[in-house]
Amino acid sequence: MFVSVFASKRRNLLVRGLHFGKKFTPPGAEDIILKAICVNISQKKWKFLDQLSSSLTTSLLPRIFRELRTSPLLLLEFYQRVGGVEAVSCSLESCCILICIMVERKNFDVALCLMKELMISRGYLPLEMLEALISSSDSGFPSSAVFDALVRACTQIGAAVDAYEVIMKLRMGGIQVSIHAWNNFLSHLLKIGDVGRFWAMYREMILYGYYENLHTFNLLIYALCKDCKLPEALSVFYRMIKVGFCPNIVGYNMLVDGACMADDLDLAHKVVEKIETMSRGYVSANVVTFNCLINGYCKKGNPEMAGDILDKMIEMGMKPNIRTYATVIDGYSRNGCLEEGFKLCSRMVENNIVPNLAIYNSFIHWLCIEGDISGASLLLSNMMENHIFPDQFTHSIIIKGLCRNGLVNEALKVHNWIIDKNLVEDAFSNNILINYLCRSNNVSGAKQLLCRMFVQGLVPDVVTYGTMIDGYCKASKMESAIEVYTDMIKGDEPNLVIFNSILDGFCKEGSTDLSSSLIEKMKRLNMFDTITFNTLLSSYCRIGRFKEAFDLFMNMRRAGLLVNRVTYNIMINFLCKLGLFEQATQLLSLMFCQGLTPDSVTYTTLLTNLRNKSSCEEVVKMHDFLLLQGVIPDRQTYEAIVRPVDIDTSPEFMEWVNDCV
DNA sequence: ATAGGGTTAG
Repeated sequence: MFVSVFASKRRNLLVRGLHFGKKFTPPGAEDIILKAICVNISQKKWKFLDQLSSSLTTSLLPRIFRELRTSPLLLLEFYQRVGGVEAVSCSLESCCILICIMVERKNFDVALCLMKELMISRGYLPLEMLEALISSSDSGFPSSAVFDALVRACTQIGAAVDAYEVIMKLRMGGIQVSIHAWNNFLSHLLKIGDVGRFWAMYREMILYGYYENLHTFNLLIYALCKDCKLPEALSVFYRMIKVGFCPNIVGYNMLVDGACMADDLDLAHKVVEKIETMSRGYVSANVVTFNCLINGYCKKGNPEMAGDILDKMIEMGMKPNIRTYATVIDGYSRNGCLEEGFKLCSRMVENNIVPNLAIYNSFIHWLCIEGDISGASLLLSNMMENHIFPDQFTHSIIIKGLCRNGLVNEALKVHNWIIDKNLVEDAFSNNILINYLCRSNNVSGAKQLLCRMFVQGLVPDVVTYGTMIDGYCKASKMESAIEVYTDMIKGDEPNLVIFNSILDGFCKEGSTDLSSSLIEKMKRLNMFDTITFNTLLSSYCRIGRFKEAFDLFMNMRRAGLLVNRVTYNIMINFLCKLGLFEQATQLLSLMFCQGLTPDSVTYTTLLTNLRNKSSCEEVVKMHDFLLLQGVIPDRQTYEAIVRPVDIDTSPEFMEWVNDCV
């Protein structure tokens, strides 16, 4: 009793002193206050501190932080308690001192959180942060790890450009960030799919005199795999061994994944089998290795094999994780075996693994694809009952599901609801809606969505712009398309898809000069593909420029990789329109020689044209032939040729007719 | 650090 009275008296005295000190601090007084505060913090007397929070001045705070640098956890608790105080939130300097201490004490996660908070919630620019960190470093906390952490914080909030600026600014000041920071930056570029910039930055890094470490090599392999450059990836793999690195499981896994992405499952298998021997027993396959392989088989349309690998894993005593199950489940569902997917999911639940958002999203997606909207919404409510809440993926899946089933208005309603709830984070849902609105000839509706994105502060991405541009091009509103394009290039680089859309627009409106100069520009930028030339080819065919069409076709064939099935479809259609059926059929054989197979468009083209000119017998012969080649006729095919019903009434034929309708 | 689910071109 006596003690507590005494203590409270002392406390009052001190509080009064602090309030006084705020207005008029005699020399040395701040030192006394500092000591007093620090003692109270060390004893975790938080209530006391709450009372004098208004006395925490901007000059006092850094001193408190430095005083307590040996007890980072205590310091952090103090910061969290006074974080809302104006003097704290307004003083970037004190926060930076705290960050430096956290890095020094190897509390990297805390330092990262603090940095991200300052940049996101309080709006500090990365370069401002850098300045503040440097000036707080002057007073005794210099550490390059702080700068590494800043680069990492930038990449984690998606500010790749800022990360680079930080690295460059430091370079100008004679400070080299570590190879780890570069690796982090490079890895982020790959994650956001900017392989081009990845290589440019890698070259720059080497130019500055850095040497690759194990992680850098892994990233190089990954980048090459992403570009389906498997032989090059393998050669980097050998190069890293040659310079003395022992590849770890991550490197092997990237090769396995890369081989799968390049559709070379045999190689993927071989790598998995050889990990042990290649590493002389130091490295063995892990769950990720098998997950990559399983994913490869699922994407190749062989979920049964994926299921077998899953069983084999269990046999080997390796525990499949939720990603293993999620991948196989999605594999079954995407290959038309939703039931198998559900079965496997219950098996997973029996093994005490609870379905997560990715699994729900996958099921909802494939149910939507099957047209089972009510099944999808049932699953969605089941998911939410289980306290798993929709994310951006779910939103996109549902909105696209509704659109593709003809319920664009429903999709718009859902989208508005999501906006009302403030749940929109990325451009995906908008992109889907814009695309569907454009497709249903409602470009003005699409434009409204784009404008609303700006109002909401949601940044449209290249796909948003690309979709909008394509919409305008298809609606023959080239001026609007160019307007959007001009807006876009203020922030984003145009990509090949966008150039192709614009080219198609120019071709369709007959602007020969504009399309030629665009083609020249695309060639200069080395940005063109089969679609580019198919667009041009079909335009030549449409306006009857025979010579140009044939020349282009010949040149494309000479270039080898530049022809595909669509190229042949365009040419076959062209020849048919000219009445040259003989040649059209020859082109069909040529198509086979190139390993290309006809599709329903080839079918429709040939049969509708043949029907008018040739005998019934010939038409039926062509029909049988194309079906034997594996062509699956679609509704359009059926509608195009069903009128002369007499072409075939065999049971098989009627069966597919019925299947189509 | 590597593995699963959503957007764009003819």
